[in-house]
Amino acid sequence: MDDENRGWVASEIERKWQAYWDEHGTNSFTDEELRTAENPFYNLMMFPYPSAEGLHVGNIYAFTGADVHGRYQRLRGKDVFEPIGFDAFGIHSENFALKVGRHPMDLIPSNIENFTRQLRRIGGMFDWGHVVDTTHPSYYRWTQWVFLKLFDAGLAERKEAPVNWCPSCMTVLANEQVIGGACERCDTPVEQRRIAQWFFRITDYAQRLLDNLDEIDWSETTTKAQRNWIGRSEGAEIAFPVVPHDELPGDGGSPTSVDPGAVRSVDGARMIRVFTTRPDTLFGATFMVLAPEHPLVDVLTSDAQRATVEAYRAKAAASDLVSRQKTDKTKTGVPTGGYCRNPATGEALPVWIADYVLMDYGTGAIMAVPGHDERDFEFATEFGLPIRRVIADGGEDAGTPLEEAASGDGTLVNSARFDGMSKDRAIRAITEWVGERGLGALRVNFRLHDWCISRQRYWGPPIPIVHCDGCGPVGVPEEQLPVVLPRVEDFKPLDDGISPLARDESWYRTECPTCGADARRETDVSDTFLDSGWYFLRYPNAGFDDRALDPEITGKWLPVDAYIGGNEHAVLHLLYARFLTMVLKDLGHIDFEEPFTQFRAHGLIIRNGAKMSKSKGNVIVPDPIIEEFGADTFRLYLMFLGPFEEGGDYRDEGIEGPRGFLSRVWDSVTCAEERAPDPDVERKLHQTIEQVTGQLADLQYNTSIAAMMEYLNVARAGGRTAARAEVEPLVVMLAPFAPHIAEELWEHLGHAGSIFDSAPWPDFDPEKTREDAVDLAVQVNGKLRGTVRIPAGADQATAEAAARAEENVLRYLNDGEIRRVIHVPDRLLNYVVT
RNA sequence: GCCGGGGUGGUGAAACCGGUAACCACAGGGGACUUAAAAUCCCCCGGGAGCAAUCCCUUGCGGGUUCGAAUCCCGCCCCCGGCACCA
Repeated sequence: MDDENRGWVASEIERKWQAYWDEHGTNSFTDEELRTAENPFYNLMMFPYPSAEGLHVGNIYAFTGADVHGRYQRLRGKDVFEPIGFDAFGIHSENFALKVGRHPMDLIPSNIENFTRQLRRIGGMFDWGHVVDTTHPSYYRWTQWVFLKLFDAGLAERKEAPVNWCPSCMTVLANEQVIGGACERCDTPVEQRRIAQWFFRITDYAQRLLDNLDEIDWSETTTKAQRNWIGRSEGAEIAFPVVPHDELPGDGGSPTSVDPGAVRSVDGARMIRVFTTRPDTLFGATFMVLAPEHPLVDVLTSDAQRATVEAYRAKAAASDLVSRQKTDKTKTGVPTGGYCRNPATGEALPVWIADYVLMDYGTGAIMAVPGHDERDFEFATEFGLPIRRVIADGGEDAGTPLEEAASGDGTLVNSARFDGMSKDRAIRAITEWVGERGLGALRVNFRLHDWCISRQRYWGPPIPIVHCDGCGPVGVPEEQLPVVLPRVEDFKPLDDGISPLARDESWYRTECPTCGADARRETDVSDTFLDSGWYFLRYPNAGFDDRALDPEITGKWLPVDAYIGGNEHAVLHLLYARFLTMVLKDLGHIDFEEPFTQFRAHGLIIRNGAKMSKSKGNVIVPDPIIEEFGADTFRLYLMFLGPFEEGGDYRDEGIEGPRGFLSRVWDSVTCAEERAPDPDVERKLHQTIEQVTGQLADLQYNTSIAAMMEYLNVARAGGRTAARAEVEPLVVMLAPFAPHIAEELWEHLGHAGSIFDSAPWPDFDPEKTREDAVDLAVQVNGKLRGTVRIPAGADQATAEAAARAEENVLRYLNDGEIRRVIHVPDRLLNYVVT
């Protein structure tokens, strides 16, 4: 708006330089250039989902922060490859298409077009020649290729798994779509179903995924989240022999104890296997609990209990996976009527089923030690089961009853010959002791589950498998890729959990690639996380139609040097990407196993102290802001809001600061005089270069900008006109944040070509950063009593002489006797007086 | 409950390795220019007392270590994010 008042017209400059970059290929590489680059630097940001609403300010914040880093590296002499793409498959797009009643194949291209327009407008250094669109057959052809590589290596397998099922919508729901046990759309209570799905065996890589975290330079918060998710725990697997029904007393009572030595592994005998982190408490196990779905439930259940057990199992199956795992509900469960033997005591323990034991963690069965586990304690209290102390922690002895579960450290009691042993020693000793009888071994367990990649949905890449009655599941031969997603007009997920693709008979009917018999295509599509799990590998190879990865180019550019993105992807996306990279390395397609050398999570932008949301109507719409202030000002303001890795609070008025700053830079540069720099200004300049150079490398953008503002205030102090040599380096330092105005000023200063090609990053001379006088704080008993200006590097005698010349200091010194003097050169002098 | 990250002026935030708390901005107040407004420029701006010099208080709360603590230690409170019946 007030362009005529600020000497520069943002929209004109921005249009001019964006056109220049396109014409001159400033930001893009040819495939030949990718091959020959000397200082490759792969600068990556998380590609967006191209929503109909357009770029969100959170996207712009992330991209700008990443772009500043890329431009900085470029000015430091790196050949920076900074690609962008679109993560356009997935439920998000599909649900939106359903909502507006249009087809995603029609919506996505226009969304991408709009995103492209906006991305160009914010002035990112994107390589528009290497764009990736996950929904384009030229991309998902290779996504399917990745699937086949895992399939061929035995890392993709089909197995049954429980899913959330809405009986009203007749569809599978993701956990996030279940609100309080009900479908988020129709409020119908959700139930569990078991259906056959494709899984990637990521658990095979659990230990490696964990170990490598020590080697990579990632935000601490992100690696912590991954460690937590992988969830390694050390413990033991212990087997409890099932007491056969014919050994049970006829009166329905419990069988008697036997000598522990007689409890041993016998071929063919059924065992209940449990995982426990506390094998030291084995003597305290007083009952067993199996998950309702546990396969041994059938054989354990007595005739008398069968009806009760079946009813409980049915109820458990009818509840959804989310509310099943709520911790705050009262424990429920029923006895099966079956028993097994505790290998430590020889006692017969009743076996219960309860939904607090989960089939998909450990072995789906636990030994219940109510004395030393909170959940087991609660369960035992609820059902009147025995609670036995086997750990004492000093104050108590073996006989002290337990008021609550004591899960801490201590010494063993009531544990026969292990009494008196410490918890940690007993873990090993007891496991070895039962191990001698074939009933136990130390074991590591992970919380991580295999990655289910099947989606009974439409908007994704078809899984490249053909089901043949004779040959089973067969991979589609590579030369037949891509398996093109057909245009299905009725893609609403209905029917009975079967993918919409199953409605297109002409598509799914095919012949078996192996035997030629009539066969049927897999009708599920794959998870969006598979698309995003390898896109960074594809960017530099986007120009090749005949191969997924060119070895030479991939070897040169990967792994990614710097990856910036949101921490909402700390676990799934970043873990899957690491897993796929490891697999592709093991299969010989690439020669590195960690995809991102450095990862930094950016913070979130809030507005006026509140989260932005559509319902609150406080969402920042970027286009009008860019319209009014220009991309440079907007970028600069976003980066000035707060520490990049923490985010910031966007306040509309705040943009005035960076706007005024850019105007003053413009004035100072366009009016600069050809003369020698002032020594004081030059000193400040060198200090500023030192600070900005160091801080930009660490993504400390807000303080870098503050330093540049401070410098300009010095260079313009008292209304003085700056010398050219005083402001030219400032233009270069500003270029990563405000690339368009920097280009224009660089040209104004008489340079040819883009500043990013021709400008050297300014050097600072440590000699010239040195102050010759400093303000020394003078304290008496730690309280500031004066400040004296003395030569830099002055010794204590000089400092004291100056300090004692201060009237106010003397006042306090005269009060008592000086006990001690602390002198920190160039900083302070502290008199300790009594 | 567990794991992260935080808590500093009216606001967003600075502060090297423990060394002058509040850089840089926003908002606010005052002034210059202007017929007027906008824009621009200059000055003030944590709280309290005082004409002033200057003094006292102040980094969520309570203790501690230290000549000296926003920073280190112990014990709490609160906010944000993630995980959560994980055996």
